[in-house]
Amino acid sequence: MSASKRQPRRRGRPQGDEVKVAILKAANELLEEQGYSGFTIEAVAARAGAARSTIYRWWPNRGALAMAGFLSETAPKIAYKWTKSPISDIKKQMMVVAEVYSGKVGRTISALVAQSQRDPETLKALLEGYVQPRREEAKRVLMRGIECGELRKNIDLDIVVDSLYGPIWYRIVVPHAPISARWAGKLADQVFRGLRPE
Amino acid sequence: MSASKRQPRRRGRPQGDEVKVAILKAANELLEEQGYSGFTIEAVAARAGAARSTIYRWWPNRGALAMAGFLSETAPKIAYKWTKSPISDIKKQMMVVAEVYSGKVGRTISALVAQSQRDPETLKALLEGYVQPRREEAKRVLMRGIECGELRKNIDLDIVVDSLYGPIWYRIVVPHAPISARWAGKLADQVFRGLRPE
Amino acid sequence: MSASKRQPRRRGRPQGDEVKVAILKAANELLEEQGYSGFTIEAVAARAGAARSTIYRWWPNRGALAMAGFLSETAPKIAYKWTKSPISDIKKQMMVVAEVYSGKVGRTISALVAQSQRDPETLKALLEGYVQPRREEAKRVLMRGIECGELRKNIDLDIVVDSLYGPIWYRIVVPHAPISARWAGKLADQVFRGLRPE
Amino acid sequence: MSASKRQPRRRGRPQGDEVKVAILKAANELLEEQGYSGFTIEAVAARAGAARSTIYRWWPNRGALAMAGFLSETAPKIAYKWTKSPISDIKKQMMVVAEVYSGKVGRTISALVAQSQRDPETLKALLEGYVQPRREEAKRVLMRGIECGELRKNIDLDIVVDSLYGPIWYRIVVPHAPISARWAGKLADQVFRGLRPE
DNA sequence: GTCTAAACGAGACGGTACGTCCGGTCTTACA
DNA sequence: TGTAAGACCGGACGTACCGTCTCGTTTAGAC
Repeated sequence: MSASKRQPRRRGRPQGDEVKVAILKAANELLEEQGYSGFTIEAVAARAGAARSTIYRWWPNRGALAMAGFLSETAPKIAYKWTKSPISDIKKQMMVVAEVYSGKVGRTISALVAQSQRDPETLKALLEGYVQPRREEAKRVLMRGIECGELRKNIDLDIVVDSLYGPIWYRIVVPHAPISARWAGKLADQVFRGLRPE
Repeated sequence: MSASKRQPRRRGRPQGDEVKVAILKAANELLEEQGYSGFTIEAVAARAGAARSTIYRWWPNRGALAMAGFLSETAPKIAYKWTKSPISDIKKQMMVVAEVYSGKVGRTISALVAQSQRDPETLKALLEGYVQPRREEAKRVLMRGIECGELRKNIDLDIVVDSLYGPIWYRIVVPHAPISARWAGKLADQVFRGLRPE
Repeated sequence: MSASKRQPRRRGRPQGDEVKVAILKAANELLEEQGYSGFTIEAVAARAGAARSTIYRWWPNRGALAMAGFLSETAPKIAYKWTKSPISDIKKQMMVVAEVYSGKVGRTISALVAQSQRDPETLKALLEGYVQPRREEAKRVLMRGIECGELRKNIDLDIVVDSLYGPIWYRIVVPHAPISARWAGKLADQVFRGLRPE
Repeated sequence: MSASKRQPRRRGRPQGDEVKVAILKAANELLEEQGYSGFTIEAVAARAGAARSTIYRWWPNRGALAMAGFLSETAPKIAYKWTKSPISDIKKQMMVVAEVYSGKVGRTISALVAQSQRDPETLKALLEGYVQPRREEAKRVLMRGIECGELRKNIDLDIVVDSLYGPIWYRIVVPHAPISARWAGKLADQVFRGLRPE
């Protein structure tokens, strides 16, 4: 029968997306507004109008919830859009990123980093769900830069990525000075100056 | 002249250095062993053989205690010793620092960073008590490098420091890959390549 | 008619009577055994096998818990049962009360009185929950005594009640001499001798 | 040496009564003003301008201090002065006592009673230092009353004293209604009515 | 249309750590 | 030696959340 191949479709009430969305939204807002303190399961539940138990049904602990909130709402906003010459692209993207990170998103990220220190699961999610994919993306662009001759051949891509993004994360979590697009641009210039073909 | 050194010596029972030292030592050990979770006032008190109230007499909250423990014990271990050519000095020091940070100290630092996200006082202490002084020190060495011609004149010292140490902090708090002296050396090489006089 | 008794049954998990009962029982035992010192929220929680937070969910502080324990367990044991001639009834009841108060219940009461000195809420609860109701009951019996001619008409009921029960409370909280049924009997005799119709 | 025959005159600084007096005064004021809560060793020390350790030198714990404060300052103020016919004397004295107890002294006494519940030493001091002497005094007056024919011969003095003073203490520690001289007078009248010779 | 199992809200519960308060002891400097 | 100052241990307080659990209610799909 043709219908036999349909997905089994379990019995009871289906999951009702609105609740989940409301929870993630609330989680995000709290992270943005108050950072990691204030990001309480109780506070999220209250703001979302959901029950604490519902949150625990879908996420194992508050680290996971924080990550999910970030990935679902914030991360998409800062997606890369690669277009022109690799070096110029990266520089422009870094300036955009710096701009975005200097605001609420920075608070969210530092909250996630903080939570990662105590919860290995959160760390894993942060690395695999956010950091690694973006590093890979950056490396691909850098390879294009090598191919088209903008960059030296014998560079260590990981170190370059560390050089480009490390300082940004550094200033997010150790805010000894504000982050600005201008600063990010000068940072990119300096890094790339050391990567020009001889 | 002899009377000039007379310290006033306050009235009551003097502070009994052993207790304070034991507390800081215990605080450090717990930070190193277990990171920020497990770093509990109660645990510190128990390990130090002190009363919780004694801890609260001297430090207002656990963030402050964590910072104090770090500054008193760990920080001295990774003091700089500048000697020879600035570039070479910095590279060698970065490799040492990377080595040290890759172990227990890294865990302590990431714990402090985490705590800084929720407690502004801890952040302030971290910046003023550790980050800023070390940045200043690094900048002084870089200036020596400019003076002796190893480095370009028109460099932004803050950005250079960010480039050198940002990636290290980044890898401490976002451990996507291990920290090693070799990695730090290559990082230094790459940064300095962009700073050579034309 | 049958639907009229429909209790609304609130939403969440119902209250689980066993816990509350266990807590009150433990509270009572501790009050009886050790008086007010030793009556610690922690001790009650430990003996009841409950969490401290559960106790605080239902009672705002330890005074309230002490009162609740007393009212739930001890108070019922010393309820009055009025039967025959009012004077004789009261005398017999006083002897019973003296007997009961001379034991563990006395310790509980003096503990409550002690707590009342520092916590106005406990005082309020003691007065409204125990003292006043029993005074009213006694006054009702005395009025019956007036009606049936056993007692003078022009007596001040409050003063009579003070005369009858005041000495008993006095000996509970200021134990200059033991309380006994015999003593209570003689006390009643003496008071009533002054209340006979001329 | 001729100086050897001088009075022994112990070595160091003599004891300086002022401190002790100031401490007792402060203790009393705190008891009167705030009852038993608020009566803190620290508070007493602060108000007296003395050191906590000085208090502990002279009194073993706060119960003892409270008792000492009461006995030294408050108790003398409410001493009896027997003059005329025993019955009339007692009635008048009860009215005075009621008047005094209804104010600050009442608060002090109930604080002492409260403390007696947890500290046997305080109880002992209260009984032996205040309650028993005054009971003995009252009994002596009552015996005079018997001798001069105002009172029956076959009365139990202890019960009479309980009847007279028990209600007053009762209303102090269980303030279900205010204490007044008028109330005390009526109370005395009623008790003595039952003690008239046949 | 009814049945039914999952989703969901509500909230009780055992725990753990917090930061505070205070008691009582002990150690020092000064008079 | 008495006193002031104050460090120290210890224990209970009441608070805030955590994560688990047990209910009653709702609801979309299966029958």
